[in-house]
Amino acid sequence: MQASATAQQDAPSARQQAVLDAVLGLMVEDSEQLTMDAVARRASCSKETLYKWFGDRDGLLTATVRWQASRVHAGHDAAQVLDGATLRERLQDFAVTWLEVITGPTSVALNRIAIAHAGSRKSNLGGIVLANGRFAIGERVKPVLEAGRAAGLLAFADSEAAFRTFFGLVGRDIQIRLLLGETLDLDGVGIRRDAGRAVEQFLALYGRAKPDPNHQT
Amino acid sequence: MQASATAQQDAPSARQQAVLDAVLGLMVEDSEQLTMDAVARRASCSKETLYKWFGDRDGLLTATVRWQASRVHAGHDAAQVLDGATLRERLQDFAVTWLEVITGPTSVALNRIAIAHAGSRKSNLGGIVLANGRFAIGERVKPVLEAGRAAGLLAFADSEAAFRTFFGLVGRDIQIRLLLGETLDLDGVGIRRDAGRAVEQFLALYGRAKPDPNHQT
DNA sequence: CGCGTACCGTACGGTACGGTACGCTACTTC
DNA sequence: GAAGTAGCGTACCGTACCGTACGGTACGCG
Repeated sequence: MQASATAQQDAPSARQQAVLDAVLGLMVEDSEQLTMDAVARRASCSKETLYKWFGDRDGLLTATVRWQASRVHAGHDAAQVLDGATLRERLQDFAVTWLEVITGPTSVALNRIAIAHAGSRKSNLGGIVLANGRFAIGERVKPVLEAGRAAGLLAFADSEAAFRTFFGLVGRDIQIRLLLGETLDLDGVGIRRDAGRAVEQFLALYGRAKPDPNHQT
Repeated sequence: MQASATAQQDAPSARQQAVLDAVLGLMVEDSEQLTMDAVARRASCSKETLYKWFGDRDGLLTATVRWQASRVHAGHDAAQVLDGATLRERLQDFAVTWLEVITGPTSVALNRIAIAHAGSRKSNLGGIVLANGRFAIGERVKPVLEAGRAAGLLAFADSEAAFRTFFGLVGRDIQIRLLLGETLDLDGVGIRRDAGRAVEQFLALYGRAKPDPNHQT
């Protein structure tokens, strides 16, 4: 038996992706009835195929988390030259993207599953979500911060600490409230407003020069 | 049948509190095996008693969350007169307390349970945790902020928005990382340092007068 | 002493779900 | 067209766990 592509790191086939999308759909609709039978029914495949492809239930969940993570990475290419307006714009982009991700129903459902499984030792779903969420965006934001520092626009000693402050200013209590079941309705306008406020606050804390005096709070 | 005190709002008896503490212990140790049998064994009581007292499994979990919540409220009395040093100290106290709570293993375990159940309609564990965590501390911090504004020390339009910024500066990514299974070791020193940094950043954003120029970052 | 009450320990029923086995169909390959 | 294979649908097994029932014990009370 050539134990199934997706159990390892390989990319899932189109059919397998359809199965994983079915899992995501069930997660969002009602994570309670996320059973192997339900997945097989939703994906119109047999349970035997599920087990052949993904090993066991944890393998299926892990593959689903990886699959969703692989779709989030819409990469921005770093601009080398960085003036104040560009820096603000880049930070705003990151903040908007991050808020859109964490407020999305898929992210909420996925984080709930990962958190629920984080108590047990096996099946490191929490680690995968962290690596592809919090840490992935950190690794993308920190170079921007450091470029801002190199351009004399920002002042900080530890880029990790600076990013964590940015993270807190952007997310605040939103994610925990959503995870605990509150239904915040944040539309695109609200997200952009929140992101803008966070960026202004971050620049107020870490900004060195005032690159663009005509900004709105 | 006089359906059991704890199913309603009444305070649990001493014996019932022991049962709820057993539940908390099991949650912290291994939330996977949080079964009615395990609770009965741990608490040295019969399952029949559990069902008589708490109705069903959700009732037991709800009573446990309420029980834990009832222990967190160590009330600070508000000081009426507020100078800069006192304001900073009060905020520091809140930040330290909050960080101690969310980094504690009981809080992590409880939040995991509540988040896992937040997907389903019945048994509003998430709402209870939110009400006694995030919103309870908000209701205690906002009067302090408003007193600070009344004393001319702070400037903000919306105390809720100001508190949410404070919340974000204090918590940053700590709670989500803990919930997702990362083991951050924050001792008392680290917590106080984090809290101090958050307070200074908050005052830098919202402070009006500079009450004490000799502070360390 | 007899009775009711409260509770412990344990055994049992029902069920849901993870995982496996098997029959069948359709498609590829020689 | 025969053989092999991938995969669907379904039936099945074992087990874990929720919820209940039952026997046994201690204690208060008339």
